[in-house]
Amino acid sequence: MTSPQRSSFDQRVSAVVACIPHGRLCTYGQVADWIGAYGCARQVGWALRRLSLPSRIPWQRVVNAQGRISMSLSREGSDWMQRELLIAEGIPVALDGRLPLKRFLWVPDEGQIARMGQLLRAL
DNA sequence: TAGGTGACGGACC
DNA sequence: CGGTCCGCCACCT
Repeated sequence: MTSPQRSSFDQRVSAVVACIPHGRLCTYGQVADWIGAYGCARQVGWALRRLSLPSRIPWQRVVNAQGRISMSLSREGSDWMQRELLIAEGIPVALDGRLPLKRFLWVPDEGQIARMGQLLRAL
């Protein structure tokens, strides 16, 4: 069953991920920080895993801090789907999932951080 | 209940 | 670079 706690966490993740600009990337760790869950990058991955695809949430813009799409058989193809979506946004992704994270990493300025804060408080 | 597994990340070698 | 270890914590046997 879905606990209210998990549901809230998922909503927070979706709210901030929705703020990532087209053609930009961020990491699971960044998302965790933004929702006030420092160190909980792993749970962010679980939250995105729960999204029903296709989704209006730009989940494909979240990659790991090593600069690669997390490839895993358990994702049943969503990893390859992520690769296609990112390529469609102009981000080159190698077959093994490697991508130029440095060049496309989104580092929100204070205004954008504040904006995300507002969205979170509105939940 | 206990133990194994991950869409993680950082430290180390 | 790559590989290993460990802390983390929700999930799933």
